[in-house]
Amino acid sequence: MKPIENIFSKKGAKKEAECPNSKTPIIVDTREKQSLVAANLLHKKANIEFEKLDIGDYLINDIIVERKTFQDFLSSMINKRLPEQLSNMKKYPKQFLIIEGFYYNYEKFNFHENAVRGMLLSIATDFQTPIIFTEDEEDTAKFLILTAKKFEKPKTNTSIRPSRNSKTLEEQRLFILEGFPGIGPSTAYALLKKFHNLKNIFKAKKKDLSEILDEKKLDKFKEILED
Amino acid sequence: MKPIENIFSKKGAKKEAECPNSKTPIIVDTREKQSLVAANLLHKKANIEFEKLDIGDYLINDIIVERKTFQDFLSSMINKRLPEQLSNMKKYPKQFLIIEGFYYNYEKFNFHENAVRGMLLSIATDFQTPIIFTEDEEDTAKFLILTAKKFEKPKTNTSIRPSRNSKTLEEQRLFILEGFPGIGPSTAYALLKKFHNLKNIFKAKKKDLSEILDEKKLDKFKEILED
DNA sequence: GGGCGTGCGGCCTGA
DNA sequence: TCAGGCCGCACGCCC
Ligand SMILES: [Mg+2]
Ligand SMILES: [Mg+2]
Repeated sequence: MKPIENIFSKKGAKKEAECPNSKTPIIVDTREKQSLVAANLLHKKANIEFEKLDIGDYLINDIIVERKTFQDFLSSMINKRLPEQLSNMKKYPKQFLIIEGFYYNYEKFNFHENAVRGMLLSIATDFQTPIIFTEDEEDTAKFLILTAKKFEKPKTNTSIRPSRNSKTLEEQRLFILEGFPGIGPSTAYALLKKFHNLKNIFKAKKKDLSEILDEKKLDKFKEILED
Repeated sequence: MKPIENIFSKKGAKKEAECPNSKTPIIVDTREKQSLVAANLLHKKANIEFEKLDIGDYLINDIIVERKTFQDFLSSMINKRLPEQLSNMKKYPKQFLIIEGFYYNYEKFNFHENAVRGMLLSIATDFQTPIIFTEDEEDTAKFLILTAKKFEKPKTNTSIRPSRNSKTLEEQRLFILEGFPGIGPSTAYALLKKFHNLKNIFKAKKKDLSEILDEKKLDKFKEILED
């Protein structure tokens, strides 16, 4: 007789949150250790490492992230530390700034609305540093985890943008093909590679098509094409 | 006797908004003519010009701006047009994206929260394109005017801009490495992290380099370096 | 853009 | 050795 735990083993394994970023750790600056963001990361079973970072608060692969609460952000406008920090972050190939808990009504904080807008614009245009606005520490943690997660699947082997008014002939052909059920970017591309143009595909014999389309897709394809 | 209107001239002149950007016009794409943003710009006496823009919605000096309502933003996630637009915007030296009326509760729109987060992160990290979040059309207009305004006073408070010759050694090294075909910011960074300086990289053996460069890049690298 | 369902093929098993 | 089932993965679809 199987032990009880085995009965639930599958479901259990499913339910238990897996580490979402086992290969790409989130390196957390030791000074952020106390923060609720770190607690959230741990709670979500994220793979994290603490390290003293001279620049930024989080390092994910080659992306450096500076996190600021909205209050921090406002005070760094006054003491002018932010430009230096942003400048330093440029030492990493990629970087972004997180502003946590943004309020639209700046004036509640006795800041002129245009002062805040000007700062945001300066970050955008002078430094070309992207800003991610998050609701709270949990939201911040989710963003960080997702950032790491994107490195887990190295091949986002994905699609050419399908659009009716795409420019090139090939894109337009791909767009047409992707209209058929079961045919996505990969299959469309494979079809075009083999048959070179749409006419050849549409007049092709089942046998030839079957090298690319499985039976189910093939039947549907022919049904739409011919019936 | 002075005409009546002159009685209010002073107060009138004060109230009457001066053109905030007389020297730097905001060039508005003709397709945005109908939008409430354009109306707001006119109402605020902004110096604007209508022109057909192939890329983006607003052009201020050398900064191209794409404006999307939150709804637009979501639909451009579906039809995958945004990545193309963003890479087109890179033809201008500076660019940013405006997202108008952002809602934190993505799921109200039946979008998975992580899909929206992923998109924002992709804009930030893959394209390094800053995003400005605005409340509504009026807020958008204020941001645009402020952007133009910064060009009116060329050398004042914008002096924090990081200048080319203030680049750190590391930045200069990265710049050199990125000159090689197939080597971008990430690879350059990885090389420097491993070898610490350029000389070490240039005299390194293929075997050691191959940890970072794949064969093709490595051959090209060595070809440029040695042949 | 991410999540999720689905079908395909590779693989492990057992007789 | 091969049939059958199981699992992982690639792909397409949805929002
Ligand atoms: Mg910080
Ligand atoms: Mg637009």
